[in-house]
Amino acid sequence: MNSKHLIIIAGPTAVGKTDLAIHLARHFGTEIINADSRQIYREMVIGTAVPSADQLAVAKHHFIGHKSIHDYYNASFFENETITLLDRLFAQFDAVIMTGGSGMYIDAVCRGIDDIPTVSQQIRNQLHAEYLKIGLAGIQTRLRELDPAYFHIVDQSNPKRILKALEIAEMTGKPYSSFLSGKVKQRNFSTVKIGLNIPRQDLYNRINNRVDVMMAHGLLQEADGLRNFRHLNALNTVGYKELFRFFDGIGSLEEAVDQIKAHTRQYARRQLTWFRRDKELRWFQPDENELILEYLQCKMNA
RNA sequence: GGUGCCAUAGCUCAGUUGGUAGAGCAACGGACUGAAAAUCCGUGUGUCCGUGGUUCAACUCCACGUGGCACCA
Repeated sequence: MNSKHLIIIAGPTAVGKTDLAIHLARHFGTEIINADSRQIYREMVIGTAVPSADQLAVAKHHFIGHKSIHDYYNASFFENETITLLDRLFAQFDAVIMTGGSGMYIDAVCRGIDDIPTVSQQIRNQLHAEYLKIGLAGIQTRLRELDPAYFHIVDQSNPKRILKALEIAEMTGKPYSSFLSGKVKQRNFSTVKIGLNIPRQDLYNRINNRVDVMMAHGLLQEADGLRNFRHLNALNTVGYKELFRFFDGIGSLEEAVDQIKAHTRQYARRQLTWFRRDKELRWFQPDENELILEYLQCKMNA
């Protein structure tokens, strides 16, 4: 068994992951890696509920605000950056905490994803323009010709999945499916996964309240300052896109805020769907600190 | 007080020339190997305000009641 442990804290947004992560970081005298795909952008602070200055002072956090919304970023970049960082941290600590709500980012670190060349911005733009021109049926046809194997397993009504495969085929001249090994990468550390959840109604109350708090803290101003960049992927994000619509004159501010709450609830449900599938995850309530520590000790000494 | 209009899903509303009802949003379930807070798929959850009446049959027509809105006093 490995003596280095990555402790994962997963769960839906607003469930209380940050508080537990800080508690555990203090207990183990270690640091925290953020696995939230939006908190990495330094321009997005209020709307992504990054930990407060006080919280950040208690435990060192990595990958919060370390990128700009103008940077291209994805799960593979996150995997590579995190593995590099972990090499350094495990030289110093026996345990490291990773917390966040982006299931794909967490899996990229725990299991790895296949190495595929990064697609150039030019090809991405080109294929997107193509999609607008020939539509879903058009890109489906192209994928069936270029990569029949993937065409049969892909969600054919999801343009993003089809475009990704076409981008890779265009970029490399090889079918996307030829890069998919499905192999789990071996890591030089072990993982322990904690899932946090609370009754649905409590979660929704916390989400609704947190959106009100974000608005009180100036989310409207933050979004206003970013409206010129709304075309960037980073800003295709709950809490911002609804306010951009409001700036366009679509609906009232109250309606926009209600939409942010509803879309955040839906996001939380999608997170739960993702995490429920992971059988390595052990579920707790966020206030069960003692039980969680007991479980961690047990797993880490095994 | 009078007149008119309205009352259908959690919300906003459509609809049935009388045969127990549907759309958007919400809600719920699922997928997901480089945009993942993204993207995509599936599910209608209902005393059709109440009580009587007409009818083989009423959510639909009639009467009364209740609640809401508007206008007139």
